Amino acid sequence: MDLGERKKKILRAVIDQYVDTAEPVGSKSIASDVGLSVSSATIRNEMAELESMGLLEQPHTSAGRVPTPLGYRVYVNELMHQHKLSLAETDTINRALKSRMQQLDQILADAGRLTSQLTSYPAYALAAAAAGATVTRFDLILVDQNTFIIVVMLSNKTVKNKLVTLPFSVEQATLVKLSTLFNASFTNMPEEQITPSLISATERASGDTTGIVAVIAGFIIELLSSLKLQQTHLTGASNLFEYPEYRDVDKAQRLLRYLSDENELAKLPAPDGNMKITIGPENLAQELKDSSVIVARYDAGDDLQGLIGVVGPTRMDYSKVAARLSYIAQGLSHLLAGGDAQTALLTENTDTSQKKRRK
Amino acid sequence: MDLGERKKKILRAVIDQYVDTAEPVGSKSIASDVGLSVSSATIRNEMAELESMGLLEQPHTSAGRVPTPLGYRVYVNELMHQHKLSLAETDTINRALKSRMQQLDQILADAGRLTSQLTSYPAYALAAAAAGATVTRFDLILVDQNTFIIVVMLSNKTVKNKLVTLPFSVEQATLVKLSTLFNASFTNMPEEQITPSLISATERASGDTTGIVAVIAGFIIELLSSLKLQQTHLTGASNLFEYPEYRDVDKAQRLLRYLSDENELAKLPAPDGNMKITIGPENLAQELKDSSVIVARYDAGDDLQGLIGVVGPTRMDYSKVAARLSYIAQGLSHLLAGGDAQTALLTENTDTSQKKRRK
DNA sequence: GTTAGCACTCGTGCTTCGAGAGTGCTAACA
DNA sequence: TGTTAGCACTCTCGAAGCACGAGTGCTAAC
Repeated sequence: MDLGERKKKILRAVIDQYVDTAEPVGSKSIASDVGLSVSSATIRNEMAELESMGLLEQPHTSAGRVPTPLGYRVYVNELMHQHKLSLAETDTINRALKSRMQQLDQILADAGRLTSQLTSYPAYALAAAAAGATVTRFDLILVDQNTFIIVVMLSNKTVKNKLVTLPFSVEQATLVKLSTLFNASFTNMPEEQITPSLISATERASGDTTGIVAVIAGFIIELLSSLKLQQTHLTGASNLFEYPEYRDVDKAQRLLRYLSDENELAKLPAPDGNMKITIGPENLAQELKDSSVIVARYDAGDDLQGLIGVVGPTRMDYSKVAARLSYIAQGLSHLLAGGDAQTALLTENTDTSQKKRRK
Repeated sequence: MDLGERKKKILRAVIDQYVDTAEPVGSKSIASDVGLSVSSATIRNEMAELESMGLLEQPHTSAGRVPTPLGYRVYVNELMHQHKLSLAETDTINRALKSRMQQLDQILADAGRLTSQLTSYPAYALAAAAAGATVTRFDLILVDQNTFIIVVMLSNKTVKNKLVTLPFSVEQATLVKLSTLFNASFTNMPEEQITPSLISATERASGDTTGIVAVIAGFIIELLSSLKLQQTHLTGASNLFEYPEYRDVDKAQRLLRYLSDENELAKLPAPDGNMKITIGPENLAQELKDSSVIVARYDAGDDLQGLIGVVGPTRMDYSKVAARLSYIAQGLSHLLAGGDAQTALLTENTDTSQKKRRK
């Protein structure tokens, strides 16, 4: 988009102000903005041109101008200042991320909550395992006469377990035998290769008639298939109502309902690189046609890949949200890679050169 | 509350109709209701009395009547028909509950979703461990030179694990020694007795200078304290907007925000028996003063106790919601006790005598 | 104790109207 | 040629006024 310097300034001013106030912005208030020492009439002329270029529009003949999706797009691609996170902000994020490093789903929920708090938009977090996790190791622990624990280590370095109670008693020796057998036949084996025939072969090899082998194999299958399932978390949905564009209950409800659907969330646009901004009608889903989505990718270790995103009105503070989201995503990646969030992030942050920005 | 038979009929009719339409109900429409062959004027007189008793009220001088919270209370306590679940309904519930029996939090989320779907109100599910869980058994599994798995079994029969990678190598023999030591000193020990001095005593006893003992002990402490944390799930929040009483965005937002706060959810009224209905102003929280909460208890095994609840306007179909909630809670209890949801529930259901109810 | 009739009240939806904000256009100016 | 001041015009928004209808309370008759 080839814009004169003044047009750029005006477009930016319009968007900045509109993001702030949600009111159409008139030529006068732009004219009084420092940095532009021309009269409102001049601004009007420029704005009329910006409108004919499709970057601004008027809600009605005698109102101020409002950015179009295309206007936002130009802003995001060319005009957006790098928003600089304050020390207080990075501090909050670091502390929140550091405070607990627990189960993946817990981390996800926390990250979502954090993002939502920091952006005041609803946030979603999503983790999906790349298919193809396998069992790498296998142990059976005898607890008492008829109880034992299955402990399974997976190729993505997570460990899962299950407590099994049998209606009959087992011997330590049986378990040792079985665990050797399973380590031999079931490790490094993708789910689709664990067939009924493999299971019955194992049953024969072990001489098992009690069904233990089937129980254990069932657990493994369930485990591997549940890993393919993605987990999603939506937080801060009620933030939506902060924004006048969702004061219309029906609209808000439609969007909320859409966002509550895990399957839909999973279909939201994913970034090719680290971050993707999808503005209004660029969204495929009808429910999002006048909302924007900003989503960042984080790396959750070997076979896991995650997205963390924010949904809001097209009138969104793209620069601020993008900055925070990217910072959080980086933090998550480091955290899940087993690093220390705080130090990792502080380093990341300080060596990223960023321009100072007002407000 | 001592009401004449006709007053009861009228109160019930008013509530039933108001629940249906959300419009103040006038004497005329009650009069045309079958079962009462009196004129609207008579109904008016009765309604005036019900109003002076505090069971009904008029939004304004010349509108129909609306039940007061006290009116609902009388209805719930004395007048409510037992709602009979249709076979289709029990079937849906059974299938949904049966379909997957996974992790507790997964079950919770599913149960919440199911409840919300079946009642069309937002639902929450909550599980809290009674304090005082202890470790009952302890194992260490060597994976490779500097990696091992901690497997811990708890007094509530759940098993937890953690993969530990060390910056140095360990011997199988060391692990065996450590696990004996931990089994001796840390089992059956409530969290508050696991003191730094116990840990350092164990460190001395094992001759450990590497810090492994501290790592393991840290895991145990984290585990026990995380168990005390309750888990909550809120689902179907967007259902709220189905109801005209939440068309006011501010009101809806306040309530949604309140419900999204896990800490607040945990503070919601819990039943003494199996179910509790809290109507409008009976709620302590300001945000719930004009909403009602129906909550049922389910039993999640040894040390675990759960609640599943529904939040909606005071104009709520108490009888229907109560019936479904109670059925789901029973199903959950059976499921978590390891039973088969379907058979258990079908039995439960058929031997509960219930009156048939219209609509 | 019940019913019919009637005057009365009050919320709802509609229309009207004026204020205010912001524009486009024209004409003057540098 | 670009900028500015001025002005008529347009459109939204909120307030005020009004008619309608639903539902009541009361009274008098049954």
